[in-house]
Amino acid sequence: MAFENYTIKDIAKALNLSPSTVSRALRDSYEISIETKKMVLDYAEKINYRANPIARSLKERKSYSIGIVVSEIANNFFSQVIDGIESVAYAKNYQVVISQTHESSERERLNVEHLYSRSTDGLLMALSAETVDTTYLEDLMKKGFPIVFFDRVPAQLRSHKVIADNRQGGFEAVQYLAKKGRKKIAHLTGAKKLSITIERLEGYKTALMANGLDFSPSLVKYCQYGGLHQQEIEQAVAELSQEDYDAIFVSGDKLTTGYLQAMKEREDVNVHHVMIAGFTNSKVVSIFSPTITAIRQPAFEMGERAAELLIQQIESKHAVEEFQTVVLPTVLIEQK
Amino acid sequence: MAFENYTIKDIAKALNLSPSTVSRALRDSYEISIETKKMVLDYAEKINYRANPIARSLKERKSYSIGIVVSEIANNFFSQVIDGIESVAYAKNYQVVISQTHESSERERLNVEHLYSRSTDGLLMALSAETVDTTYLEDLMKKGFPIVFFDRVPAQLRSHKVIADNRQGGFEAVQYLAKKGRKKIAHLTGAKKLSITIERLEGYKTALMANGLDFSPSLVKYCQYGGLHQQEIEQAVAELSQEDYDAIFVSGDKLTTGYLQAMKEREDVNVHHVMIAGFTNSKVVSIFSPTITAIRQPAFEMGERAAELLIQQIESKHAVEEFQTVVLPTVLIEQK
DNA sequence: GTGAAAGCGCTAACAG
DNA sequence: CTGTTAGCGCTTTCAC
Repeated sequence: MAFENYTIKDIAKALNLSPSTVSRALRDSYEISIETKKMVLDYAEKINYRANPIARSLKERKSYSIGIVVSEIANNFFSQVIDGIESVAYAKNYQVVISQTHESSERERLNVEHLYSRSTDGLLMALSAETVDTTYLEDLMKKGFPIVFFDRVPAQLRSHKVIADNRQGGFEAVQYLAKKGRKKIAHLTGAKKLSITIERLEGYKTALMANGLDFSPSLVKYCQYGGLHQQEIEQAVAELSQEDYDAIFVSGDKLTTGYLQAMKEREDVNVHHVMIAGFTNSKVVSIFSPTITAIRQPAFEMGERAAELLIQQIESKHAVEEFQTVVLPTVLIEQK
Repeated sequence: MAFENYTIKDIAKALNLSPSTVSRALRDSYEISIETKKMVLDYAEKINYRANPIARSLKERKSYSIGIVVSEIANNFFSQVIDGIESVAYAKNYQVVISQTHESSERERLNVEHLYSRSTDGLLMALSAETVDTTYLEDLMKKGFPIVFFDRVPAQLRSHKVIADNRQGGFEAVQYLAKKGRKKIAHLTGAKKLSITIERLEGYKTALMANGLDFSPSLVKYCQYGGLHQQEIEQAVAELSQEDYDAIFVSGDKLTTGYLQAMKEREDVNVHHVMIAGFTNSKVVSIFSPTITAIRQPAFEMGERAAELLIQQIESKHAVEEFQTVVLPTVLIEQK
């Protein structure tokens, strides 16, 4: 079941050259004469020669591929980030390898190690909801393996980071609800320790205060897996139904749709009584019922920026010492 | 920027063994004594040795990874298929590499060639909407490179295939609408030449006939990119608005949500006048408005089956000559 | 301007 | 049971 492909040796033999000359010609080295180059290139073209990237990787310790680690591709936000990453990567001749953690820190570690040992040249990642220990990432980074984080970033690690302005997003969402006259605004959010959870909660609190509303811990519900399991949302909704709230700010893509679903399934609550604002990058918010106000993250751009930073770091001659944190604004979209 | 990792040689040196002995011990070869194995394994564990899969791939012409080629991961159906593939692949110790074509046949070709040359051991793919020429795939398959198709499969190629029962799905959808008393049932569908388009159209026609309804070509609208561009859907909806239809059968995930959006944006039509049934694997159909009846494909299972067939083919000693086409039933889900 | 030779890390005859 | 050797396809000194 072997499929014979042409190698540099084959070309060398056919053209009565040495493999090294062919290699150099193919890479357009200055040492090789124009005629030889043309001859080699023409022949390579003719036989449809494809260099073996595996061999090249082994030799060069570089693969021109970058890894992506996200929790779920079935998440509007992440799939849009990936599109942004791809657009930059392809333009710079890097391949992209995508992997999912499904919010499991074990799976995350396996994926990272695999991508690392497969000689991806660097990683773009958003931490899983479960992840607390990031020392293995730190170890890799110390070895010189470039990792750029986006969305869910580790506070304790020094690296490039690209995030949305989550405080602003949270603030604007809650501000919006408050201006509509809502007095008891609940908050449904993800894993407690994630950066995005913390920042959005801050925005929520600031907006409450700015509008003279009290903060009530019982109105804040956490979902450890960020809504990956519908059951955790239902639980939160059940708990919230004990409270007399008139609006809610939801802090994530899956949580937002999951909340709508959970509400629809409950007979005891009036779905349209609660005003909803939530983080979501769904492209079909307009067909959701009940109507919601969406906080949208610049996902595509986030992917682009993160990929640019990563490739820059990969290609830099010296170890990068100055790390950037790029913060992108969120957008609030009201439904008619 | 090189990161030193331990190699087999390092272990050999430290333990006063030859590299081959170490290699064999690591691979649990029967030739090696228990004591040596233990010694090697312990030491490897201690220094946290990781085999270099690149070197192994180069040597073995096998990478224990399989490639996936789909049009969009931001598609409920495809992301669920991918989850199914992953579940099987991981269980059998294969890694998975995902790539997107965005319905471009050029991108598809680039992705396939990349995955092939990167020594993925085989491919799981659903054709892009644009693809007509599949000869390059045939060439690869002739060389012995295993490809299993799912969902959008090429009629002319001999290979394993896993598809949903698209005729049945189409039939049931239209049957449902007819039983509800609808008389003029339109059909919104994808690229004309795709297998899924053809089969679902057949189901549509059969159901019309079975219910004594006439087939009218002007009620069938094709979207060349399967709804990837909202504009093509809007165009179709605009055309359909000239027709006096009371129900519609939509033939794809993006098309279904896209149709709902397009209807919502048009002021001239009464959204709730048209009864809708459509293929979609969205997990949030229940929060769509207007309400639709969903035809769901067993996406996860499709991924599982396809992955099983592929791995089986990869690991088979002889060239596979007998190809299967697995057909999985669709499920109709009515909303309350 | 071109070739010979070594080596990336691993595996697998072949010898002993 | 273990070691020696060659080689996967490519790049890259170092010669000439």
